[in-house]
Amino acid sequence: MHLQVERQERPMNIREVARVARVSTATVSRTINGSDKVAPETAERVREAIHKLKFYPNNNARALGSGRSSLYGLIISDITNPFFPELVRSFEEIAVQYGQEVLVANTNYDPIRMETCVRRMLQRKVDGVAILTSEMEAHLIDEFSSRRIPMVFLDMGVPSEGISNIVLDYPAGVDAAVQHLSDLGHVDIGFISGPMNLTSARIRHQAFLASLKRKRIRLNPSFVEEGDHRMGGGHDAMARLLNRPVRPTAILASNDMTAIGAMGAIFEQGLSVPEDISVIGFDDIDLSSFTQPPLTTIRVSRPDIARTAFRALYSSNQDTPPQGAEFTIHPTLIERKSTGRMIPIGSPRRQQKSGDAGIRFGKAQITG
Amino acid sequence: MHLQVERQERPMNIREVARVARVSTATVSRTINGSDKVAPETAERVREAIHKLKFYPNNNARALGSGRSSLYGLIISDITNPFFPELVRSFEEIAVQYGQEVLVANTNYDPIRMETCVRRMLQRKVDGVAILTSEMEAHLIDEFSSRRIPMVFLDMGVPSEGISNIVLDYPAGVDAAVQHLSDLGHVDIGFISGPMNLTSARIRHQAFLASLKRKRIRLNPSFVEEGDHRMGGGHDAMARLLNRPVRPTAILASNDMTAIGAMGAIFEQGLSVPEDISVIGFDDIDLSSFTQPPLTTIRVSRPDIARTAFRALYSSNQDTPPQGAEFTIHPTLIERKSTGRMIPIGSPRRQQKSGDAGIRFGKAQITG
DNA sequence: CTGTTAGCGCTTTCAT
DNA sequence: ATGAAAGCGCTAACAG
Repeated sequence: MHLQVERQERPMNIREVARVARVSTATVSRTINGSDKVAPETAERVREAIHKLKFYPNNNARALGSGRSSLYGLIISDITNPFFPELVRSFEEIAVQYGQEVLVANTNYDPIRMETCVRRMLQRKVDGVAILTSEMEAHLIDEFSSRRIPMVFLDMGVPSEGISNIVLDYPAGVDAAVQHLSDLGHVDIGFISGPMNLTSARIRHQAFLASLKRKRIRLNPSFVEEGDHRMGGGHDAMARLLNRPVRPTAILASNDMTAIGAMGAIFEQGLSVPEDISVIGFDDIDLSSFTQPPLTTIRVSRPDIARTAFRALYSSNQDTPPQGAEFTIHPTLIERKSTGRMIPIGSPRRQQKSGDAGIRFGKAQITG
Repeated sequence: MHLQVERQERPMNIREVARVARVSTATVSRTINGSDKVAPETAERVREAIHKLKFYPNNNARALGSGRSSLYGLIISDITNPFFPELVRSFEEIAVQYGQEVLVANTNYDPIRMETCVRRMLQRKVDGVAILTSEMEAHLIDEFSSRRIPMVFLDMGVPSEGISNIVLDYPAGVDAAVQHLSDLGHVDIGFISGPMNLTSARIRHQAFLASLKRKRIRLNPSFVEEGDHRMGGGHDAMARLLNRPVRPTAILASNDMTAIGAMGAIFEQGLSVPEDISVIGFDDIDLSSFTQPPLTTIRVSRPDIARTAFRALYSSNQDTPPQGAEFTIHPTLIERKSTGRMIPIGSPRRQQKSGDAGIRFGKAQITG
């Protein structure tokens, strides 16, 4: 029974294509892989057969047979932070250009999940992995290096064989921001860090301290608070800062999400940005140009990072031997509307363009 | 030379594990797959060997041998729209719980890229695919159905064998929003749609029109503008609306990004939300509770969608035969601060909690 | 409960 | 330029 169905069930594979094109499977394989050792005429016949049969090569078999998976891993820590989707998109775009694929994994800042992610990468036999999480236990790194899988990190460790590193020039970026604030007359500059257990957060924090020192601006330690690189953390950290008897007149945040959360807290207290407090973010996510006011921030180009990361991995696989290298990305200050001239307390607070700060938001009915 | 290195180069595979554990490869395989037909003692020996050798099964070989890839595809249209990352995360979370993996593909609203994505899915032999893009050409659907790959769509087409559909109960969601505005006294209600070439956008638009009709609220056609489901589009659409001689007093947007963009445009004109115009979004992305003012919106639960989608696919693979089904997700109105009582033109505009609308933002120095 | 073995679909020598 | 055939690492009958 079901004779016809059984006929259709004929397995669709390279052999079937070979049969239809009346060549061997080797020739089909060569054609698919664009080998130049196939007669144009033959190749054409093969392509026709492929098209006619709607044949797609089985990537699993391909990977198994060749040892190369054409898959590149991308490990990120929080897909919910807009910084990363923009990065993922760029990475994917460039990978596709090179005929490679991307396996994205999200650790959610969780070391356990990180292990799972690494295993996934290993099991799928990725040809390289971009680890953009800034946190990774050494033994996991070994899993890759012992298998000769190229890696690229963001601001982590030293390049070595098969390990590349992308470093962000924080000093330059932060200096520009601090200089900008300084030019506007600010001296009471605060900082909302990321979670201090993250290396990346610590690096940004250090860069801030170093910059103040370079500019000879005194740091009031009580102007530094810890956030979590999310809006909630920025909000709460700012709220704590605002509860202090002495407040900073300008705030640099460890990333834009933090800055946006901080602005929310400022508004809730009936204060306004930048009239009462100037705010600078870090990253320049798409969103930042749409906040109210648009956020002044230090742009870190995701396309640049993605491109650099992918190329580092891809070229590691072409080169012999796989050389690790170090690449530098230069952040740039994007001036928008969340920073303004420092206005001494007691002076008439309203600038020409400023609103009636203090009564705009419901929670705190503080007026001037 | 390098004799020791060469020794390490011994291929790492199931056979090696078998050798170390002194069993057959079949037993190793059974142990890995948790078959109950292995003596506990033997299994233990195998596990030890696996651990000692740091062995990870090759997923490509696994997929090839078994015919199941344990991979589920997730096709989305814009990873840059916060709605999707939150969805991706939920989908991934539940997939991991079931021991399955996720292959994410981003079409960027581009039909060409959609083809690429489909091919990737096919080539990787996904066990099922969730298509959450609301646009898909029939012939691409065929590619999956002809291969008996279960699909699940969001608001698209009819369920049939192997095809499930998740429908959002728009009428209920939109009705709640319109009722809310109506209760606040609004009758001049506008709408900013998504790109009208997208089915999902059209559905939302239709739901809006239908809801007004049900509530017997007259629609002013000039109160409807088209956006692009991104902030930029929402901003521009709102700007156009504001240029009209007669303006709506409340706006419903096709998604939150649009609503946020729209609020930006409102602020730029020196107007304020909700005092001058009330705004309601759609989706309830994380961001929406942090905007200024926090956005009233119609929540569409991403975890619900993700869970439903994954289960539909997964069960399709367990069940015999693969049944398609229809699932309904109920949106709910989340009231925040971007909606307020309608205030007739000419009446004193300031509510107790309202700020001095009109001078807060620089571009337009309009004062009351 | 365990081992043997024949594939899965493709790549890649090695011949021709 | 093309074909034959030996794997790649694993699974899944089938035997025992």
